[in-house]
Parts: sequence; C-alpha cells; structure tokens
Amino acid sequence: MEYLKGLNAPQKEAVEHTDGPLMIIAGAGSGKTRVLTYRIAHLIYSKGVDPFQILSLTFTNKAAAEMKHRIEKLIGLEARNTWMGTFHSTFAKILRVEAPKLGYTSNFTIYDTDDSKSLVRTIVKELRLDDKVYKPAAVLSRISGAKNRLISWEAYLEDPYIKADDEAAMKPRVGDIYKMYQQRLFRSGAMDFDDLLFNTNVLFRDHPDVLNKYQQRFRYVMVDEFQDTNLSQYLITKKLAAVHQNICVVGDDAQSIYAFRGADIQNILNFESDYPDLKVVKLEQNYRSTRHIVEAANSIIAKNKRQLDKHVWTANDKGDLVALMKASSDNEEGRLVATTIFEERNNKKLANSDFAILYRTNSQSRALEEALRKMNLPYKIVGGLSFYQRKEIKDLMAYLRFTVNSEDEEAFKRIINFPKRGIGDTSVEKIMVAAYEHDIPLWEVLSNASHFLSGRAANSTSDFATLIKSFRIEAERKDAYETAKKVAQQSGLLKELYEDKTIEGLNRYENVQELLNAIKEYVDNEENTDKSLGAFLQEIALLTDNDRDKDQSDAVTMMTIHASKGLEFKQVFVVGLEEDLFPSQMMMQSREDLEEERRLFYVATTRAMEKLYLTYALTRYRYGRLLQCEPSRFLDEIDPNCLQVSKRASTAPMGALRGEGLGSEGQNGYVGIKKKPLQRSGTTAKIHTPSPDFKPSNTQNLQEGDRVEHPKFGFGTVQKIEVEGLNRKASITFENFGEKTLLLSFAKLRIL
DNA sequence: TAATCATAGGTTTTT
DNA sequence: CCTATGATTA
Repeated sequence: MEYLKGLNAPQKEAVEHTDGPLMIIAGAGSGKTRVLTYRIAHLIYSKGVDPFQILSLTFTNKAAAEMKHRIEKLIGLEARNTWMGTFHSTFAKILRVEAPKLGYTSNFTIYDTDDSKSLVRTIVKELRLDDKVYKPAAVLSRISGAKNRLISWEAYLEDPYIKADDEAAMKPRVGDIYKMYQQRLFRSGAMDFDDLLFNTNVLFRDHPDVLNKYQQRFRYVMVDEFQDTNLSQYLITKKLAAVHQNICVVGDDAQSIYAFRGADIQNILNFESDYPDLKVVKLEQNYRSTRHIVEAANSIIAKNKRQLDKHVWTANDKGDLVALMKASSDNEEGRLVATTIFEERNNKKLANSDFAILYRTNSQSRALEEALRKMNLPYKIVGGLSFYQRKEIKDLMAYLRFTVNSEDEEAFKRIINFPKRGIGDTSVEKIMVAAYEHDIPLWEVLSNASHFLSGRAANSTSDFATLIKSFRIEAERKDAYETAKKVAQQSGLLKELYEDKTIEGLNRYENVQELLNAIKEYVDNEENTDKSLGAFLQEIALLTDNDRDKDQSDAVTMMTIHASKGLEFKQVFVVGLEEDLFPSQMMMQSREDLEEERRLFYVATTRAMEKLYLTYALTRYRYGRLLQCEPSRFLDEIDPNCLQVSKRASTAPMGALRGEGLGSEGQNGYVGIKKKPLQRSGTTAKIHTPSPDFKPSNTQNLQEGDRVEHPKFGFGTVQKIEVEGLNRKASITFENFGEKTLLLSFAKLRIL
C-alpha cells in the first residue's frame, strides 16, 4: 500500500472507506482527483474488486478522460475496465442498448440545443403563438427545468403551482408546447440532453429487470462534482446504488455554479438525511494556492448562508497580495493584462501556459484577444463558439444523422434543400403536413414523393430519397468513416465548399475535412468496438469543443469561469469585475441568486496557485455602444487585508471607487446606473412573504402530517403523499390558500 | 424558388 | 456589433 503514504489523514480515510455510503466534501485544491483515483486503485488492489464493477460519473468528458489517464498511470491497463464517463454519455450508451424497451430504436438521434430551439420555434409557430412572448430559449429552459425534476408533460399540465407560475409569467401555453415538443421528439426518434436522463429514470422505473442488471453490474458507484447534480441525475445514482449502498459522492458546495441548468445544491446539503449511516469526510487543506489567495477566496463566500460548515486552509506561504487593477476601458483592461503577463513571464521565466484569463461571459474575450495579439502573446480560447456549431459541420452532421435516422425532422429540414435542389419552403411544408395528416413516417412521404408533390419538386424529392437510400446502404456495409466520406462527396457538400474560394470558404472546407479526420480517428481507435455511423453519432453528440482541443502549444489560456472549473494556473486574471457584468445582471434579475455568483467568483479565484489579479474597467463596449461601468460589489466584499491596489490602478480606498468616473461620458442615456433587481409581481391578492431564513428542504423526506412553508402559498399541513409515475405528489392544506396538490420534485417547500 | 436588401432584436454560464 | 428573419424582386 505504498501509494497511501503521500496522503494526509482525511484523504487516507476517504480512500480506505470503501463500503457503504460516503460523502467527501472536497475544498478547492484539496487533492480531490487524487483521492478519487487512489480510491479506485485501492478498491481494485486491496479489496480485490473487479474493475468492471466500478462506475465513475463526471460532468465533463475532460474530467473523465483526466481521471482515466491518472488511473492508468497508477495501476496500468487494467484501468480500462472501469467505467468512467459523463452522466450523459454513460446513460446514452445504456439507452442505446435498451432503447427498444422505451419504444425508440437504437439509432435514436440526440438533439443538441440548436435542434431543440428550432423545434420549439416551429411548434410555437404552429400553435399560432407570439414568438416574442414564447421565446424558444425561455420556453426550453422551462421545459428543461421540468424534465430535470422528472416532471412529465402530463404532470406539468396538471400541476396547479406550475400553472400559476406560467400564468403569472403570461405564458400559460408552455405546458402545451412541452407536450407537443415531446411528441415531436418521439416521432423524430430523437432525445434531447435532458431526455437521456429522464428516460433512464423511466427505464429503471418500468423495467426492474434492467435496473437489477445494472445494479449488479455496478457494485461501486462514484459521483464527481456532486454539487452539480440535478434531481434526475441524483435519482439515477441513488437507484443504481440502492442494493449495495456503495455510493461515494465527491463535491464542494462552495463550487456549485450550475443551478441554471438544474443543479440542485440541496442534493449535497441534504445528502446526509438520505443515508443515515453516511460517512462524511472533509478535505480542508488546500495544496494549490498561497495563503493570501486562499484567504481572499474564503472571504468571498463567507457571506453566503446556504453552505456546509467547513474551513479551507493552507500551509503554503503567504505569497503576494491579490492585485486589484483598474482600467479606463475594456481595451485598456486588455492592454493592462497583456503587458502584465508579458512582464511577469519574462521576469519570472514563466511559460505562457502558466497564465489564464477568466471572464464571466464569452463576449468579453474580444478585447482581450486583440491586446494579446498586439503583444505577440500566443493564446488559446477554450469553449466559445463550438466547432460543432459551425454551419458546415452541422450540415454534414445533418446528412449523417438523416442517413441513420430518416425520421429526424431537424436534420431533414437542414438538408432537404441544401445544396440547392429546387425544393422550397412550400414543398417542405407540404411534405411535413403530408406526414402529419396521414400519420405516416417522413420517409414514406419522401419515397413516394409523386403522391404528395407535383412537377419539379416531386422529381427533386425522389432524387433526394434515392440519394439518402444509397447512403443508408453504404452505412450498413461500411464503417462510419467510409460512409461519411461518401456522404460528404455525393451530397454535393464538399463540392459546394470547394467552389467557394474566399478565405472563409477555405476555412469551412478545412473544417469539414477536420470532421472527417475526427471520424477516422474514432474508427481507428481500438477502444471503440462499434464502428458504425450510428455509434459515432451518439458519441459525438455529447462532445463539446473543450474535449476536442489537444493543442499542446504553449499559450495563455482564455475561458469563461464555468469552463475553468477543475483547472489550475500559476497566475490567474479575473477580468470584468463590474456591477451587472459580474455579478451578472441577468442572473440577479431572473434568479435573484447572488450566492451563486459569489460561488462563481470563488471558483475563479481558487484557480490561482501563485498570483491572482482582479481587474475592472470604467467603460465597456456592448452591442457597439459605450457603457459606463461601476466596480463590482465583490470588490467591497473581499477581505481588504489580502488586497493590493496595483500601482497602475487608482490608489483610492475601496469605498471611494464606487461611482468614480460616472456621469461624465454617458451618451444616449446608456449610463450604467445600478439597477435594483426587478420585483416580480405576484399572481393573486394574497402574497406570502417567506421567512427571512427560507431554505427549501429536500422534499424526498417529506411525510404526511408535516408542517411546511411554501414561498407563495405560505404555511400548511401535508395531508397525503402519493406516487404517480415518476412523480411524488403531496396534498397540502394551506392556511390562506386551501388545499393544493403539488409535485414534490418541483415545489419549493420548507419542512418546519 | 432564389437572391438581395432592410430592419429588428439580442448576448450567462453548458451536458 | 452580429445574426436571423422578413419583404421585395427577378
């Protein structure tokens, strides 16, 4: 047990506690990944567990790959047999096997966000609703929120609380859209990201034999970044671990930054009540950062109320103070960052890759890029506009998708008239309507085009069908690469791009080649046993840009704070610390959650090992207009003892910074005046004001007879709890509102 | 049906 | 600023 020697006491404890539920609260930089990998090694070596029986779930492919890599280094090739992957990819694979049980085929398509949005848009149009009221993104986030809480469209339409909410938002038809959305997805043989998890829950609920199979298969389940799980994910892991109870979750409530996509911090805060004999281990020693950085970070989240009790500390040196830098504009900010990197790199003999620039929104990267280019500093941007979102890539992907699944409506709409083949909007409309009215598959209509269309359109459509058919035959016989190559050529896509001799055109051509290369790589990779086009498509649907980039060149890294989680750099710049930008105005208005913004800031600062810089600008361009900005409130909240106002910045005390420079240059009324968060108007006359310390509890533990508080309906008593499908419902008599039936996964209740 | 032009409207974070 | 949609004309 040589490898246990380098661990501190709690780390060792976590590694050695192999059986029974375990929760590891891992502070930033506390060696979490190390503990996880050692724990797996320990399971295999000391406990003789078959690697095949260990399942590790992460949130990003990058994290999964990193862990796999480190385990392989630790214990060798045997590590290949442990299952490591993201929630989405893991359960997509399982669903691919079990899809027929849910009425899907194994070749189901995975819709990305763009496909989903487009589908919502068409449904809104079909229902003759105003797309300014029912904005696809907003509707989708509502639907997504429901799915993450396992609320089916049937349950959604029934729930009075949801109904009241939608009506208050002046969007009473969201439920109807949800219903049609799901029906269309099913018709198209498609699932969106949330469905992968939702349907896994359905699968496990309706097919106990299947559940049992995977329960036996995965005797040890580990969840990384547990604070980011949503209810749907949580219930899957809970079910998987229900028999053996060997569930180990690792997380840090202080780094929960994904509430916007359904992550529920309550999962970690209340985990203990779900597992009474839970063992909790806290990793509180930070090995990554200097003491000044650790203390500054601690002071940032000190104000948060909803958090677990822990104290992150470090034995490292104090190091430099955190540098605060003020710039007059966003361009000036870029210059300041670039020159500082340049000087530091030369003075301290650092590599470019020792530096990272973190920002709140992707759009902030422009000014910074320009400044770095001027200083000749190489940089790379992580994330941002994804490779897979480019038009030419989506076009080829759509052809491939349609080849595999000819019911995929979104793919169909993309390629039916691209390259141009004389099938205009009206013809496309006719085809879709025909499929609908006769209730026949899309493919039926296409292959009998002459029944539904006339003249030129009919001929072109028949030709299109023949073309796709030939692709399909190819796909059945050959691997993904051979097929894709043929599709790219014969669809005319490559020709179209090749003829475009502009620089962008050239780029697009190269991008398509790169996609083909990626497919070849996939086919050549020994680990991929299924080399069919269908298998490749399901894999690639869950890839993001971050996973693709294996660029090893020495460059400054630029990315959003969200993308930076789990990484570390010697020197880190957190830029754009301005009110309304960070904390984000959107977040503050729509979710009124300042705490999550604080945690985001915490994540950003704890990426730094040796030196941390915070910068802000007094003016900034947005939509081509100059805005006035104010320093972020976070700069007031941070412990001033850790701060040093840089020589370049103002030497005025923090309080005086606020408001400085305001009012002089404002034009057209676009002055960044601090806005109070919008007060959301209530629905009815009686509005309950929640108690000041209102914290929703984990309603999984709710029992009949409990007294509860609800943010809208006030106090009440639970009458009855019943299970219906995936949902648990509670009938509650509220003092001021009478009896309501609420979906427990959705209702924000506090158990008194 | 395709191509061109005008204008309106939107930007948080991601599997 | 950029894109995405809509109207107009060939």
